[in-house]
Amino acid sequence: MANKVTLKQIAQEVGLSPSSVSLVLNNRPCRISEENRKLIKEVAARNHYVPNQIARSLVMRESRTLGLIVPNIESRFFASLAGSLEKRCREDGYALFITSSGGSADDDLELLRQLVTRGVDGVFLVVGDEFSDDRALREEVSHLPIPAVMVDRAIEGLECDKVMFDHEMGGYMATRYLIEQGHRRIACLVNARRSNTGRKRLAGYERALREVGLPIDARLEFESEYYIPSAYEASEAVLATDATAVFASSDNIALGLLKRLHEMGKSIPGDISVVSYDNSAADVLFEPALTAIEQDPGVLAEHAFGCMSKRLAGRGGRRAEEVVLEPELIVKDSVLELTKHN
Amino acid sequence: MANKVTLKQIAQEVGLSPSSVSLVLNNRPCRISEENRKLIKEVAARNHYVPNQIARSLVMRESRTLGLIVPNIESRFFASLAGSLEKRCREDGYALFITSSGGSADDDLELLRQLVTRGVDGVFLVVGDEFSDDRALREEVSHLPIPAVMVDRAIEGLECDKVMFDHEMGGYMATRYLIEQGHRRIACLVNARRSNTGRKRLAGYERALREVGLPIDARLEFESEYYIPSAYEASEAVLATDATAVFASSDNIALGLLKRLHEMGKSIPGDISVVSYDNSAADVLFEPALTAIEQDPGVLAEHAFGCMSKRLAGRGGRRAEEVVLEPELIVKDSVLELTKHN
DNA sequence: TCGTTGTCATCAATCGATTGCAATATACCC
DNA sequence: GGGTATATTGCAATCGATTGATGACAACGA
Repeated sequence: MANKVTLKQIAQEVGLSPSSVSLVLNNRPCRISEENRKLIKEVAARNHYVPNQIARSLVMRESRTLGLIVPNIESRFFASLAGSLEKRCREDGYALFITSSGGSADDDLELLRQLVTRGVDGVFLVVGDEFSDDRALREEVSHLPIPAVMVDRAIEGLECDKVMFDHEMGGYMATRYLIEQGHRRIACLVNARRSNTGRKRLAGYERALREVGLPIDARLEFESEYYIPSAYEASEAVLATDATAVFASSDNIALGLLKRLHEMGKSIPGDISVVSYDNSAADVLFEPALTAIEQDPGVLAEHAFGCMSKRLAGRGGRRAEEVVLEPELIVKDSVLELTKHN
Repeated sequence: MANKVTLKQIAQEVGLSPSSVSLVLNNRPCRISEENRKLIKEVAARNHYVPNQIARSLVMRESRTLGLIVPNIESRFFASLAGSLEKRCREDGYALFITSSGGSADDDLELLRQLVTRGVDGVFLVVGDEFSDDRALREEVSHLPIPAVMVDRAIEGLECDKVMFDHEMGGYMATRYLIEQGHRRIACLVNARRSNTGRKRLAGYERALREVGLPIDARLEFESEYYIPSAYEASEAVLATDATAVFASSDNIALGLLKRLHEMGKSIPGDISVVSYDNSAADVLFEPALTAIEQDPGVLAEHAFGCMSKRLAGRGGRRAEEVVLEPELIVKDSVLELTKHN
């Protein structure tokens, strides 16, 4: 292993002071003779000199590094968000410190502290969806010495920049579409118990029904965690109803549902119609392709970085900024159009 | 935004010197009265004091942070690897700085430099598979001032710790299994042009054929990138052959192939048998479930961390360590057993 | 009274950079 | 030769921690 080369060593070799070397290498306006400038640059290059960012950020009080906390990097959506965000950060010369928490508020808190003490200039937080005890986390976020942007979800009632898709609207759009296609008995499969986003999607579903005067039937609302097996379990009951369509409120939920449908020999959309959510993965795999509500992680990343960028430049307002994005309905082949009078 | 609290401030408030505070908070053996110890701890807690890791690692010459570079965090396999590795690192008190390069050697180099100058204590590299010009990267890696462990793939001919699955063996096992099931005309779909791992899997495929005296028929070897559309394109030609089975050398390649099969109304394994690779994603989705060569990212992570850990403790040998792991054949339902005499 | 021992706490250097201010050297002018 | 301007460069403090070397003070023994 090679040794780390320091400013001082370069200075020594050139025969000038560290200050001069620093000045030249950072292209600061200063009066160092052209001759020495060249010499310094040459020696620095020859020795593969790379400034120690640790030392540098100590005095500069900025690291040009940002942090991201996601609940689970193995989820497609978060991975994609992380990827987009990292690219965006790099474009502006920021490195992104990606961390994955496991979803509990305690882990989130621990990671947040780690990031802060490691000197990131700001953090993106994808936290606060699960209903765990988040008092400590909330406390920490509100006392943060650096800007924070909450992405995709939020800790309720916390004054902080937020960027997210409108989950209520997504639920509404999905259901509304099914209604327009002539469906009247529409089931839904949501994670309302443990997820804020799930609750919102459910609210959207109900709004769409109410809007056209359809009854809200508790027997058509089913609960599922955001995992395939959980949805698979729940799906049997869904299929025992007289629903002609199902709103599956996440990609994994749709996958669990579909697996069960396959097994029961049901066909889509012949036997039952399905609108999925956010199914980046399933896309290619299914016959027929799934009609779904889509949220582009790239868009989320772009806006999140925008907020952060403003704060970092000190251009953020005193009040928190809230960006709400509209998801999109992508129509494919998993919904059957029913004849009007049924 | 709250202010950062420093050691000095705590010291001031307590009325003792910064040294004393540091000593106490780090539980160093030292002679500070029990009374003052308590006082210090209390004041530190009340002020939410968290030591500045930046300053700390400057003097300690270690940051307890590790870095990871993957080609693409949006890929299931790498995301899973990153997730496992992060958990493992955290268990030992290390934070993991995950970065995603896009796959070019230039990006890899850039990220590597970033990580090093930000003071990570070691790096995990998932680089060097694509055939891009990697001279600069190779140079950098060999002069690194910190330990590096290459994971899942390697820059050829570089003296460096390596942990990876045996890709040749994987290709061999898949093909061998097909042969055992009575298949004689076995096609393969591999990324041999742009990937070292792909080449190895192809070599394994050929070895299995040779071993039982089957001809190696270039007309049965098809090329595909590691992307679904690419495999989808290539699949038509595969299906035009008289092959009774296909070895699809990556998850995405299998997905592209399956999509085309679906479209052509072919059934698995009735019309054609398939062995896939590493298909964590497809798992749940398909009827029938895919027989595949599996490599557990968690195992990779565990061994990679093991190597790193040794180096960090100075217990690594002078020579590089190479860990080669055996993948596993998971038999499911996508391969048809042919009658013996055909 | 002086020396010794023990207890409790602080000093000051250090890590590797950045930067305002001071210092030196050379040139130029009268 | 003395004085001023200008071109170059270096000093030393600073960021926030860590740590080996020291200091201050009280109690005790001879």
